[in-house]
Amino acid sequence: MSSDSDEVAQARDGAVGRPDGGGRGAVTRALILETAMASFRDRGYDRTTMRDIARTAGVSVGNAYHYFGSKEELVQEFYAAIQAGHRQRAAEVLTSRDFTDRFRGVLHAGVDEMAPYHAFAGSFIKVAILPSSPSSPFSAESTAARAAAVGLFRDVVEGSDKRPGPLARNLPELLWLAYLGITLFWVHDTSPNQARTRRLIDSTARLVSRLVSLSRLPGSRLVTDDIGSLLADLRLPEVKAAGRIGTSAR
Amino acid sequence: MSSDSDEVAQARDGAVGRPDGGGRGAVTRALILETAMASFRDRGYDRTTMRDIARTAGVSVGNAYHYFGSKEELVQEFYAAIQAGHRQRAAEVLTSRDFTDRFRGVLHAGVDEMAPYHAFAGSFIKVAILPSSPSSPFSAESTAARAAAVGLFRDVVEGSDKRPGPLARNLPELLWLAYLGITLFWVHDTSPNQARTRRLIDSTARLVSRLVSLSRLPGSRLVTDDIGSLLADLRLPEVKAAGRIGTSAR
DNA sequence: CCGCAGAGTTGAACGTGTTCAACTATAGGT
DNA sequence: ACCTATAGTTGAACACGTTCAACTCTGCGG
Repeated sequence: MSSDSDEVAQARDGAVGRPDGGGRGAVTRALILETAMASFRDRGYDRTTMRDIARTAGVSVGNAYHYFGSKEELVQEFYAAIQAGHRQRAAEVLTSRDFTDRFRGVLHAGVDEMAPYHAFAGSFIKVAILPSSPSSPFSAESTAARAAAVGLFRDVVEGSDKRPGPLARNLPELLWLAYLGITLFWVHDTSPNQARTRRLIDSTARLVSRLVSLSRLPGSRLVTDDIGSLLADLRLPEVKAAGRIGTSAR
Repeated sequence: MSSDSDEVAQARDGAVGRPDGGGRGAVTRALILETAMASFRDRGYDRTTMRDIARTAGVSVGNAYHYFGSKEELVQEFYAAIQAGHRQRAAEVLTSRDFTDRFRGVLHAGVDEMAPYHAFAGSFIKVAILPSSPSSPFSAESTAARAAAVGLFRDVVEGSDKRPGPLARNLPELLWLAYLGITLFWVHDTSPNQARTRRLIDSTARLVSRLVSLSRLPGSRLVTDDIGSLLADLRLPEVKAAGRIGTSAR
């Protein structure tokens, strides 16, 4: 219950240079987006064609491309909507002060939010996993969205009664990584109602809680230090000044 | 240095029902495959079109589709080749008996094997991440390949001098999961020569080694039990008899 | 030598995501 | 009222992955 809300504002508007206009264009844009969302929801990603969207929305294909650079860009709006929904649900669920409950609750809230789209998650995720895609959780474009997500887990930690000890600085990021892993599992989970993901969430929350407690014991110094440097490696390099060296590529 | 080699044999031949023939067809198939591999390597996935492959190989497009059901199927062969290469490199590297060295070595060997294709890994991975894809590490079709990969890490554990304690049963699978994570990171790693992935590997090996040692301490019982049940949730459900209940879906 | 079954092979055709030069509508200045 | 710059819009056209009915080739029994 703190920290963010401007991070979120920045998280919108990932696609630069594309028109949105305040006038007539905005309504067309919204119309196309809603049509696409609806079609994604009840026909799936692959079976929704750009021509379908355009025809249903009563515009031309070219017009859709005027507002959205690609079909994938339509999916990105989807992600943004889901993340916003997750934040909202999480806020409703973060009542207890027990760490396990809080973490568990936020994880379940995320899965709850995504549930309606599980059948098509498989098509969506390939958009998110592509390093070149702006909606990749690791891309530079989604820095703001990532910060918002990590902030969500910072709330989990800070609002709890658990003393995170030496992990304090890194814990929110670790929890976020766990959430990503669970999401990945959820996508592949074909069990009825994704029941296995629910079980996995419970196991994960229990385990993580215990590990955090253990990490405060004196013997854990070396391990927590290792985790710190591992996360340092993992963390996206802050955008340095200029002058990169090496073959770097692309 | 044990365990497998028949698992591997089964790992081939993922696509069922497709011709391979012993005679004329086999050479055409090989020709198409080699052409595709070469083109993937030096033009990338997206910029390699099926028409290109066919023209360069001197066959028709339809013919290529006679041997490979899709462009993605061509990529799957790629994965198989890389995994085989990984196993070979790993065998050369598994000389020490020190656990950290062994684990570290196998991880580096994997990245070494993939290195030439890093520029196009981004295009490839979307094929692997798709749950519907047979080359997904979690798919039923790749059970054999998965078993072989986990077997590789079983060799890491069993050939080492580390006593894995209560984690023994689960450790190989955990190491494999770590390897998957590192691969995912590698795909997104834009640092020169993927240096950051190399650092991450070293950090990971050190941390995992320490955690395994810690897990043998008496106070870790609860944690290792949790890990066991978490992995039980994680593990793909063995194909049960019949009669599934529920809305199941797809 | 013929016939023929099956493997091997062809290329036109389909539906897709995407592009773009051209068109129309709108608003603000004169 | 006219002009004009800009926003909004169009649909034909392109390159791609994929399909398929039709074709050719090969080996073999009669």
